[in-house]
Amino acid sequence: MALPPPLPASPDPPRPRRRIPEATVARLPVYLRSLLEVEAEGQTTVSSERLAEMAGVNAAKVRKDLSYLGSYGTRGVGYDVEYLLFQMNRELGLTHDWPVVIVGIGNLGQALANYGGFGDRGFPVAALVDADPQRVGQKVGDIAIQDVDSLPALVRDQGVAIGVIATPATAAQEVADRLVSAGISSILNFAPALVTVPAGVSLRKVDLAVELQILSFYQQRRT
Amino acid sequence: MALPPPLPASPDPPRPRRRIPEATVARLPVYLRSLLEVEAEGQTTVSSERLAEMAGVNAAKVRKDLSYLGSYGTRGVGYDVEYLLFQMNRELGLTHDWPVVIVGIGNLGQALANYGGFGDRGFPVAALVDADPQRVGQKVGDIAIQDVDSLPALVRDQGVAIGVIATPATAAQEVADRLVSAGISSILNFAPALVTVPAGVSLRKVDLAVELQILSFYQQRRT
DNA sequence: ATGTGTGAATCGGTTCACAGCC
DNA sequence: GGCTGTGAACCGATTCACACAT
Repeated sequence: MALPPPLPASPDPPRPRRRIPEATVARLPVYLRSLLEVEAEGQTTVSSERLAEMAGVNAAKVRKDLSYLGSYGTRGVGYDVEYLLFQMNRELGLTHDWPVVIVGIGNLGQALANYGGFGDRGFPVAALVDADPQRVGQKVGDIAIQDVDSLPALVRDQGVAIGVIATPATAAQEVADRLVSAGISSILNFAPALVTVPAGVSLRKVDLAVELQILSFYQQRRT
Repeated sequence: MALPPPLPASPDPPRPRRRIPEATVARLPVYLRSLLEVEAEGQTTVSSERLAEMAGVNAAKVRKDLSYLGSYGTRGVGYDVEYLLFQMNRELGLTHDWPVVIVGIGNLGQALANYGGFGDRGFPVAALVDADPQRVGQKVGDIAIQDVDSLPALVRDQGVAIGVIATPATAAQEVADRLVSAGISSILNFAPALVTVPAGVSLRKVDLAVELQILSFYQQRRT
């Protein structure tokens, strides 16, 4: 399976569009990071063994995961670093930036706004939004805080595609609803609350208290 | 199975110590949060159906999960809120505080230090640590930043049990090693890097870039 | 009648092991 | 000989469905 068999008269490159397991999707960014390291080392090729070691998984899993993207490896050799990087970036949709809006500019929201880690990696913080009229107009870094009502305009005019919820728990669902109705279909929720979204909208959550409580459970058990 | 059969002459209350699946452990904090809400509403009893709705899972899962803690429900009635809260807190090790040390007081570290969400929920930020001599001695809120070398003393004298890594990726493994050798066996890693720890040490990771990239994948696919 | 507790069926994901290709 | 790609076996977790307790 060296080259994909040329489909009969297909006008533009048909994307594979295989169904990729959720667990695999969650690991792709980790492989991407590993590949970038390998690239930085100047290696032109890399084995599943090596990638596995760098990503903290086993080699069989790497091979199976990568096989969902297509047959991009060479038997007896390994994976071409550049080529795999290209495919991975394409698959993850990282060929262009995804502007982000942060909603709720309290302690955590400000921190996320200042945190460089977003912009670096293709997720520039395009806007900050808060429901508190007192905060609207204030600046964090060089971005002014806007009213919640400006969400639809942000989506329309700035192409904001991802919403980050950093409000108190009580406001989270309301904010999510407004994000969705403004046309945002990817949400990252930091509020310690259950948020539900319609089908077709992606939702990920990060709950620091939950993480600490999980650690507490195992710590407790050890002693 | 109303009462656990009395074991022959066991001197002190034998904890159940059943093996609890990892996936279940990760949901216990969510049930806890839901229970606290139910308690606040003044309900004295709650069904698996209701808890499921609040936690965003289905009722069968709630029942199975709770059954790992013991048979704390009453058929035809539901779960006693207070009693279940007590058991849950005990199981999660939340009957006392777990002091936390944050390592790496850059943007993210400072944010986490200021973020109230930790202390409120039984995880007081007991200390801040940074490798940069320039930062040592400075204060964030009312906590002074200490040198990395003070980690063993923090564990010994202040009972710090959980380490939070908020350093750049390059320092993460080194910091983890120092936390472990200082006697810390629960680590929450925010650095975008693979960190490995010896058996017997718990490690959870939160990688914001990874979360965004996962969202990007699905966003990409939709369009 | 109601709602838990739990075996049994099912499902998604991981690991094994080897055929296939370089 | 070396390393990928992938069916098959396996494993943990989820869901089903119902016996059982109140």
